[in-house]
Amino acid sequence: MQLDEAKRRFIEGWGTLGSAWGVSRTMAQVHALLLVSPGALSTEDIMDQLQISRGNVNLNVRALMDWGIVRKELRPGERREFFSGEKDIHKVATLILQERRKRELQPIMRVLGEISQVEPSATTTPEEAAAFSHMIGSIQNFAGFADRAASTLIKADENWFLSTFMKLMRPGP
Amino acid sequence: MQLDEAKRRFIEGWGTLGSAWGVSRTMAQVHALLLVSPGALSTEDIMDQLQISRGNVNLNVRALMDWGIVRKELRPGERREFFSGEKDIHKVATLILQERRKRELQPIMRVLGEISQVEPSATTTPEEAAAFSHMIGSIQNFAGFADRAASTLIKADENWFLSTFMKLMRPGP
DNA sequence: ATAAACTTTCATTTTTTATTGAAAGTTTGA
DNA sequence: TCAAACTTTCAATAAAAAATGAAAGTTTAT
Repeated sequence: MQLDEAKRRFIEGWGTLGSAWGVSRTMAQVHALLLVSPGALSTEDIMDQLQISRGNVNLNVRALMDWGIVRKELRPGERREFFSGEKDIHKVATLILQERRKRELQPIMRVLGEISQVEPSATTTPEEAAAFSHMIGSIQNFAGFADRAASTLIKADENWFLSTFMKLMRPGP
Repeated sequence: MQLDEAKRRFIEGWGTLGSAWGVSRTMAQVHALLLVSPGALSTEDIMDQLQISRGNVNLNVRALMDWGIVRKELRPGERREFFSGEKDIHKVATLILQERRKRELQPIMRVLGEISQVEPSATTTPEEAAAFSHMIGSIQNFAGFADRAASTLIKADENWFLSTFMKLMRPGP
């Protein structure tokens, strides 16, 4: 397969994966394009390559910068801005994990905390209330586990991540 | 807070979380409703409680059964079907992990495998090809790690999961 | 201060995804 | 076999999300 064809397929596949994870297809495609482009790209480069409008590029590039996985690059003597993707996949994964933890795990944990204390009432048997509290409690436990796991991964450096963790994970003899 | 209000808030929160993870809001809400309902519910029960149509309930309940986190229950002497949610959160997490691994991780790994061999060509420098291959290779490594981690979690029993893994994950002194 | 070269915003349009509801299909009991 | 009681399907509709593009806003060089 030729390089251009391979890049095209990667961008398409990454876009599809993104939609399954609650990221817009275009945002994932812009990210993929920046991942496989050795240098930084201008807004126009991205418009041309993905065939999307200027506003759309601007929106998605800024979202990617919010996530911390794309950086703005300024070149001396050039007025326009260039964008480059973080190429270290471990960093990319870490930054995405961090962002999702903040945006999704924390809000649901807040809700769980708020609803975990149910008052007795005339229309509710103690058994119903207990079953509910038990369910919420086990979701909180699980979410707490996921949160600790995520924090640890975020803090872990790459060597620990690759050596210790992968050995642990590989099914033993 | 009273039980009904707490359930309502849980269903709403779970629905919001679902949309961030590529699951439709309604599917997540049906799941949440079944999680916090002690007994099994009929199609009509779900229609009433979530104010959605019969076809919509049918569609989402069948999707949840595909994921393995909702079961059909038949009662002797009753013609209609009842549905109940898997209450063990560890099992729910495991089943979801398994399903997403199958639906999302495996397709992208297939694409990565297909594009990892780029041919030399007139319009491509060896450096460009090498940079691309390196990027794809590190994504493959990472995806392989994620896949092994997911398989291990899926196979692990709850005790291992809770004791060994949580100890490992808790930030040490 | 001005104009050129860009970036950003946002009301509108397009596309995609989810929902409805009525009709068709299925199962069960008499 | 019929009809009642359900479930499933699917074409039409509605709702939500994403994309456009033109106008407004910035920055920089002269």
